[in-house]
Amino acid sequence: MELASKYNPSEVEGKWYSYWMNNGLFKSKPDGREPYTIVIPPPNVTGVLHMGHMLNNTIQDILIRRARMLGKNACWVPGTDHASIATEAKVVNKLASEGIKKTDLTRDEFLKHAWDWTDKHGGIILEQLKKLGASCDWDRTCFTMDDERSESVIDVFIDLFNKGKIYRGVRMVNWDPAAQTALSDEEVIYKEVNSKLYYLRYKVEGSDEYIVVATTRPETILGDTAVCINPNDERYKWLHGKKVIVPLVNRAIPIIEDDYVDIEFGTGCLKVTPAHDVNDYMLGEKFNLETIDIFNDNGTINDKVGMYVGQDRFDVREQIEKDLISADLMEKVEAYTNKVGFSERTNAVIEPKLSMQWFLKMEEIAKPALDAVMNDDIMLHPAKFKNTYRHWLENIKDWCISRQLWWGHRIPAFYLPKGGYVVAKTEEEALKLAIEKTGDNALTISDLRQDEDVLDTWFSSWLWPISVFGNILDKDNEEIKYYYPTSDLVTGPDILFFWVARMIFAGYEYMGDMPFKNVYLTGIVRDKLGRKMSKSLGNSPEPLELIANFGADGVRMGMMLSASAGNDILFDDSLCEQGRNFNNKIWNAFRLVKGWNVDDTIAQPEAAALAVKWFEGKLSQTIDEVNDLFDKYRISEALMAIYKLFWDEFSSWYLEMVKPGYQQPIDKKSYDATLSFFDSLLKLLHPFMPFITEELWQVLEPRKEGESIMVEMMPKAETFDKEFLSAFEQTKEVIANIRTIRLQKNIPNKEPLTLQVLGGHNPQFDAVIMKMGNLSAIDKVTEKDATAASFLVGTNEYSVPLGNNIDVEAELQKLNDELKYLQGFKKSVMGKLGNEKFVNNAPAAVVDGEKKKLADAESKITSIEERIASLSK
RNA sequence: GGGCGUUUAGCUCAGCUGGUUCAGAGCAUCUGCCUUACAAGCAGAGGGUCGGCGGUUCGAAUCCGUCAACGCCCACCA
Repeated sequence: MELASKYNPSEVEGKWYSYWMNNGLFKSKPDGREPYTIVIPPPNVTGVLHMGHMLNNTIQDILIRRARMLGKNACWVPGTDHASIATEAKVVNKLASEGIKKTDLTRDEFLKHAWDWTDKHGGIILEQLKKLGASCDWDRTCFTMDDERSESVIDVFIDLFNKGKIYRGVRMVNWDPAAQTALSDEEVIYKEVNSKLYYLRYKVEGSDEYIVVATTRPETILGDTAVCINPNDERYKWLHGKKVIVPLVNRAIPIIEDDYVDIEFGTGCLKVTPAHDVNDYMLGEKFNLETIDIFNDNGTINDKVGMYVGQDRFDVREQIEKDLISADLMEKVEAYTNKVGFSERTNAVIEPKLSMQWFLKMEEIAKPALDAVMNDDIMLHPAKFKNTYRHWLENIKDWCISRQLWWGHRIPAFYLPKGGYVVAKTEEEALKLAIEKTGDNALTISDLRQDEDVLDTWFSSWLWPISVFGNILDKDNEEIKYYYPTSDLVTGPDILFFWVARMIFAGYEYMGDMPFKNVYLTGIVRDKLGRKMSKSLGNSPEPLELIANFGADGVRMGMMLSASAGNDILFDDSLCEQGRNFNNKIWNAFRLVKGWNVDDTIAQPEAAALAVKWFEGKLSQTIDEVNDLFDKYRISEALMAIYKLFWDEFSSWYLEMVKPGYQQPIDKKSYDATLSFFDSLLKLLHPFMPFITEELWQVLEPRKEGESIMVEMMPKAETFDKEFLSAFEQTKEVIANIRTIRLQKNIPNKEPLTLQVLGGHNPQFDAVIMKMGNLSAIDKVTEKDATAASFLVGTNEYSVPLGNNIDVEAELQKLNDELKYLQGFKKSVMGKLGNEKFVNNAPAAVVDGEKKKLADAESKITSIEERIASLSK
């Protein structure tokens, strides 16, 4: 067969992906086999593929393909997330660019736009995953806002409400003035910023004296309702019971005393703004202070105080600074760095704000989730995340689940005309409950008003490992029974709390069982310089371009080579080059093997027979190693083990050993063994590089339509002779030494040499040494040839006669260096053995080891000394 | 401010319960080769006081203490 010298991925990838799809090879149905299940971390429905997805989904595909080849019923469920706030923001922006304001639309009109957008952009990302080779069961594709998933979300809300775990109340929440919604604590990112610390003068009522209060947010003085001091602060004893005047606002507010205030910090006086600071809110509750909310939902000043009305909070900050200075109420302004909360989605500065929200009580629900991870029922890989996880769960607060958005699952609470509300799945049921509750039979559906808010996105995705298999409350669901709990979850540590922990909560709450057994936490994909990939830096490669350039297999391999669990990967195109090069290596090895002519009349050469026996062992050894590494989720190391097996052991050693002379046929035995090895290697590689392995496996031997490597069984390790393998490693060393001599002495590979051996050389592999070293003979001698280059392997001495080629000076120099090293080594070993404490305390095996070292060193020294003597003649 | 983690070759990392698998791997580098599968390749070579200091021990990359740098998580100091 004629094959190009380079593998061309783009010619084959599409073909095999269609073949797999057409033959239904990704599909899974419950059956008698052991299930192996992964649910995809659903990407944002309108998102596009980035390097993080590439890494994450490559790992999932490797795990799922491997499980399939281990005979399990592998099921990988794909899907997308409606990503409430992110998608709504995109739709709002898109409408704004068309001159449409969200506020001008009704809820239904807006949702129509949002669905149009979703239908248009939704699922692009899933199509992109196909290019990567992802073997998801596409028939199972889910969306967090499709009918089935939505039903589970609403049912769960109602169920938790009825269990008394969901409540509604006014609390200080994180307000995103850009998206104009509340956020959960997890959605706030604190960043250090350079700001200013303003020192303001508060005049004491009925006096010319004033106190100085430090603040980073002077605009909030509009909402000040007290100034707090520490009761033990001697400096301010005189203020007891007095009132002070809020600068500019001219409102008199009380001095309160609480040891919350740090005497050391600032001036020791704290302005209290209960509506706009979490701590101040607590002080306000404690001292029963008035609460003045000064902001509109969009972060502008409202008309409560009648100053700066309608101006943005940051503009007011600048303005108020000027006004304070001109009113001589500003003591000073200092540069200051502090932490400010930003919205994870919109990057707007978070405003603590009092508002009515829905909350889920977390304490009880989180309890089993903590135990499950701490006692390793659920294993985190790497385990270092257990600490972080525990810390979060032990300090968990109630979860704010309502969002003031339209895109999402609308909260199924219905308000009654005369106050109160009911929670129900439909308007009809709500009406029934309302009538029961009020006793008012005249109520109609139009009297009820459904809550305007939607649920936090994570309130739907926390059900994902259950809801993708059917309604979460349907206990008899066959699919859930079969596939749940799922096997492995692969995701980033950044959503350990957002998502992973909450799925565990839901799993125990609704299934009484863990949602998955293992969590593989990937690192973040960074650029070569360790920076996060971002659009603004322009350092993020386009995944589909990478695939076009290097092939999907090359890119997959490039990422996996440097992706140990939990470590960030510093991505660079050159990693994909390595992957692509490996593809070519496999391709060319295949060309070689398929190019051989087989002659079943010729006998198997001895070197080939040895090679076959050796590689059988090596293969089994590596399979054991790979199994072990997969058990530990050390996937990149497993890949490296197979990479070295293929490149070094199979291509560089095995194939060279069985390779017939130019244009000569190969014997049948060696050929069959080689095909069988190739078959095993392709299977081992398949989970990592699905396309090239399928392409080659299909032509390795005749196949029937519908057959595929992806549903073949993974090769199993046989028992192997360890002694034989390690003896072969010595043989490799002998050959390497001969090659080094050739290189150093400029002897062409074609020119045969002879090898002389002294002492305990094992002739077992002589046929191999002859072939690989291109020798004409191996002679056992007792006397060294003075004109030979010599070397030691273990304690065996070898030499290659060179006739006039020998450079006596250089050879002596080399030998003297070696002698010097060995003498030093011997001295240190003798020192150890001369130490009574060592001999008495160390285990016998260690002492014996040292003795053997000494004996070996002595024997080496003797042979080198002899050699020097003979050269010096 | 608290907690966790990392620091080993130029780069990315492996080294489990202290001792022949203890100083390793891949990439990169250097040298020689366009040898008939592969130059996106072959053959060979060089390269590290295991972050610093101190301790425990017969023996420390490995255990303890301490310092430093970096990273992550959490936290209400205006």
